[in-house]
Amino acid sequence: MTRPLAKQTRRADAQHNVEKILDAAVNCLSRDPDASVSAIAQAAGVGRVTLYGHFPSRDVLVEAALTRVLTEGEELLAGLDLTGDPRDALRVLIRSSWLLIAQSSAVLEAAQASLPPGRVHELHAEPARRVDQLIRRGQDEGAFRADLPASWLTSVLHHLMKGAAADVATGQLDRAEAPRLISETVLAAYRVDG
Amino acid sequence: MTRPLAKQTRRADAQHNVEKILDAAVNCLSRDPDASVSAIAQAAGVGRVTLYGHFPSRDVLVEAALTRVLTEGEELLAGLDLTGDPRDALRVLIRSSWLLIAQSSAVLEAAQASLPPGRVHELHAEPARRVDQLIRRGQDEGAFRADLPASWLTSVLHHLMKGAAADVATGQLDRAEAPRLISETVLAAYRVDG
DNA sequence: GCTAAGTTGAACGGTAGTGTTCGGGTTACG
DNA sequence: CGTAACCCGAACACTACCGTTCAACTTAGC
Repeated sequence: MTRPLAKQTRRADAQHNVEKILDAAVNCLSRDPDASVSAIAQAAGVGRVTLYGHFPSRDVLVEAALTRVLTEGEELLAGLDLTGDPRDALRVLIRSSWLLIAQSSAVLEAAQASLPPGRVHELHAEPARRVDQLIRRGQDEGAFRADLPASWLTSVLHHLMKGAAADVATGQLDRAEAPRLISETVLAAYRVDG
Repeated sequence: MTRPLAKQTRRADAQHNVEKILDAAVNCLSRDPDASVSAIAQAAGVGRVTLYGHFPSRDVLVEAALTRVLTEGEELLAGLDLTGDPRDALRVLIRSSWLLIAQSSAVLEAAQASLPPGRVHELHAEPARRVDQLIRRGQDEGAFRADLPASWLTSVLHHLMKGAAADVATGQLDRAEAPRLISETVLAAYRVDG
């Protein structure tokens, strides 16, 4: 630790730099989970030493970036109405969250690599519960199949969104079409009756 | 390049060491795509210098490991009868290939990180075509839905297998149950009629 | 406008990986 | 059995990253 960092009131420009650094960290880690501190600092338009003045280590920075992207997602998803037909709710959830999930999953991967095991799952627990509850409700109401465990259905949704994001990144898939394909596929996979 | 390496006839023990190194490379890279040359050499029970005697660089070694795992898979999958009902064929294909895919996908990721872009896709083209052809045949025969592009359906299968493997690795999913869950899910997702 | 808070580049030490060289030791194979 | 092929540990140079220190500079905020 090079600087105090424990002060309650910080100068305005310092606070602003912290924001710039976090933005840059999310951007860089989304593209490359192994992005170096130098690269992040440069992307933030800030010296490397300045960065270390605000974040004592790379691990702390990565965790901060992860919590930021998670809280951002939480804010965006908190306003959604998921109380109607589970199928419609799932469509809504996918349409307005798939890109977010895709982006955060890259940061999540970065965190997975450098944070103590379990820490990531701990931070990620609450956002994951929203999806899980929707799926369980759908199963209870007979809208989704119940012959497969809910945890698996959750996992399916997660992996399909990540996969679609990867396909978009490699140019195999058109970004605009992704939400429709994901919804169509997931809803078909969740449908009752074999 | 430290040694000739261009000789047609190699001593038996040298050839044997190459095999040991490739085995170790596949094992190590499956667990950690960033596995170091030292770790691979140690796992192979061989000196690091010996390894460099057979593979001039890490990249070459990774590519060799990838082609090995791909040809192994090719041998295993070549004997399968995929001519019947596309649904049954898909079940057979999943059951006997998902673990293989899961393992090779980690090596593939390692290759993706250190080989020139496009090279991986080039090597991976032939195995991917088998799946793609089965899916297209299923669409033509009306067994699989045709309202989504075949490339996407292929991608879905791929990502679900990778995801299931990841879940098994993290302990969220029982290895024995994976093939059934994948088959049930994919077949439901591929089913005709909305 | 003064001052403390903040920023900055240069530089250092430490770690880890890659690829290479060297010298001496083994061993396959004719 | 002899020799060439091969193996090996130690050590080297090189690169990249992390985290830190320092001394000088800029600037926010009273």
